[in-house]
Amino acid sequence: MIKAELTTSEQQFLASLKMLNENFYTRKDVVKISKELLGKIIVTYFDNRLTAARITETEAYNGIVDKASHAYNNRRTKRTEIMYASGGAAYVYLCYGIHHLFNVVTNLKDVPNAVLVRAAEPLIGIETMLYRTRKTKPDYTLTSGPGNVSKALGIYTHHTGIDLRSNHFFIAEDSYTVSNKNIITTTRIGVDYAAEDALLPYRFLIKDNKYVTKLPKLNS
DNA sequence: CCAATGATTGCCT
DNA sequence: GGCAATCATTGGC
Repeated sequence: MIKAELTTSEQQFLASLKMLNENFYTRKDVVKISKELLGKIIVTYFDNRLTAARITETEAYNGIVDKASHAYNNRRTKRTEIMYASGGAAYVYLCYGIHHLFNVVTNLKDVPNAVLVRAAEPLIGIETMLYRTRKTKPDYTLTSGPGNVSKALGIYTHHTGIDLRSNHFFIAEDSYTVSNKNIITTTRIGVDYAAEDALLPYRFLIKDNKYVTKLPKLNS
């Protein structure tokens, strides 16, 4: 991105961030990374528009042993190939023919783990998010739900494979932290087909944050 | 080749 | 709570 095209407040915002490094993503515990991504900030600079949102809800997908994962049983197809990349790449796929779901690839090369970002809190570029989602009010639904997160931030399937340390698409941290006691853990959404793995406690939300999805399932 | 379907959303009653 | 929208991917033939 070109600094001169940004407003002063946007530049100040970016200056307060520290991009997550490769070591964050290549660690082996996808559940731990999934929790740690809560509170982190997704930044996109597409179409000369800066948007940023704080992650409030994630789900972990534990590779070849997880029946809910696209890479279960080492399934390796054109679509899932990016999951086998080294941690830190974007995996965006189309769901229900309509929704572009954004995932963060984690773990080492050839270990296909990923974290689905299910909700976020808008920070920067709310006007742009409203425009992209064709909404009129910035209520919690603007970036609540994985399809809405991508729509608001301008993320599409063609962004699959992008390194999340790119200057136009990255994840960063600021001074905000989430303590363990402020993390709600539940089962994952929409994975009933995964038999016993549907019961795994792999969904994480920031407690008391309104920018999360509804809880249609058993909460804890 | 082709039918089935999904890590969802929004609008309906 | 029910259900339609909508299509790339997947796997079976």
